[in-house]
Amino acid sequence: MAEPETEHPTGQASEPGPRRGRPGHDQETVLRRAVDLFNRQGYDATSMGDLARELGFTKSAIYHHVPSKAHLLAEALDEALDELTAVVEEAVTHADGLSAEERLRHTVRRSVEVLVAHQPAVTLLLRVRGNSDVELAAQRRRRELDARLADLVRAAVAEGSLRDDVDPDVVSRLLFGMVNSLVEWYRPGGSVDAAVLSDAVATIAFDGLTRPAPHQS
Amino acid sequence: MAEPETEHPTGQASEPGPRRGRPGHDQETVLRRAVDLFNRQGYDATSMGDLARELGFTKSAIYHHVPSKAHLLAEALDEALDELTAVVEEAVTHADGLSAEERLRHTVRRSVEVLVAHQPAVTLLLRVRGNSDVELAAQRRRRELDARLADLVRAAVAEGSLRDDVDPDVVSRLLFGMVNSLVEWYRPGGSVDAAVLSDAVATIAFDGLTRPAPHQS
DNA sequence: CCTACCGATCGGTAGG
DNA sequence: CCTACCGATCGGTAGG
Repeated sequence: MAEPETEHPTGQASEPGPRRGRPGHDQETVLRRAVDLFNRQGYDATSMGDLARELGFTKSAIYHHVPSKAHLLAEALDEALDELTAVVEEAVTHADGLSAEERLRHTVRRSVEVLVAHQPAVTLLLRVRGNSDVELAAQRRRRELDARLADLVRAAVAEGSLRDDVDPDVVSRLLFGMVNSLVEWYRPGGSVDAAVLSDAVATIAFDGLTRPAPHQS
Repeated sequence: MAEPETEHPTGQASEPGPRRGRPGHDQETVLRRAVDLFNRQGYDATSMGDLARELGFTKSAIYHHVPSKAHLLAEALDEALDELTAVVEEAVTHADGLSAEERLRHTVRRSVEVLVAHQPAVTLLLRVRGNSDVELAAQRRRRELDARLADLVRAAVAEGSLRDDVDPDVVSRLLFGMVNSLVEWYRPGGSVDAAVLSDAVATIAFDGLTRPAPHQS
């Protein structure tokens, strides 16, 4: 009664509110550390106690910053889904005079960029199992994205740019399976440059691993 | 002292023993159902109570068949690792007169076959987070396999079969990232035939998505 | 005396 | 931001 607590009915409480508490211990910090822990140990294997230890304060103190464990997960999944949705929207709205293949190539490159820039959030998204309402909602959004990516691939096959001897849906799954596998090993600031990686993925996906023949010769 | 109990210090107890109990309720059944549940919900999110409900008997009854939850995980991870190790061994021992590229192509095809034939076990392996001794041991074995696959790719690049304009380690990660992504969607008995899939993966990986030019014309 | 279980509960720890 | 707790459930085991 005495304390002006912000209400937090599990899943709501989206207003950031004014900065408060010690600097570096705000919602963003809690979220970032939480996502890192979720990725290292798995969401279910990570307790709020683990997160508290990581942050250097008590479990209860976390609930001053965030309403629930599920809220942290939801924020991260939304981040990843919003970014990936933007990529797909680009491919559709910036259609201009571009061929389907060009739009697909652009989508692959931009997807790699998003995976690199938002690696922790995207990693979490790709591991979601549907164990809660938050996870089920994220899975639905992700399936929608996958369907639109498959449409892009089908368009590129129909236009004659991509090989038609493999089922377009299989092509789509393998292509974005390769792209998504980046989250398993790519670490920002590592030995592989992001732009170089984006090139490598596009090259391998579209042109294959086999050494190109050196001008007939 | 009086009772001749089989010992099972968490992680051992590998002897199958003679068939006993009601048919369909043996160790193999428990393991299969457990792995399915682990994949659907995640290992940590699955309780032995969940597994008991799934099997139609009580939680305690499970411990008549298996020593621990961790043992079920270990059995499945060993299945996947043994199969994948055999694939890599083949590529090395059956070297004969084969080029590195031929050995790599064979490895990719055989890997797809193993992923298809042992999808549940391999899925579990690919999701291991290192949260226990069992998981850490599996991760070590997997890293060893990845290193040997990277050696194969490097050999194919060195021999001149594969493109050298992309870092071989990146090539290796992307190639097997694509292969491994199969576990996310492939289901035995579905619309995609296993042999067709094996061809599709090899074709896309080595020759790329781009439609092959129709004889210069 | 065996197997295949059961109802109940152990000591700890989860999210809140 | 803490101490002190809650209702529930965890993996595993007791006696019968």
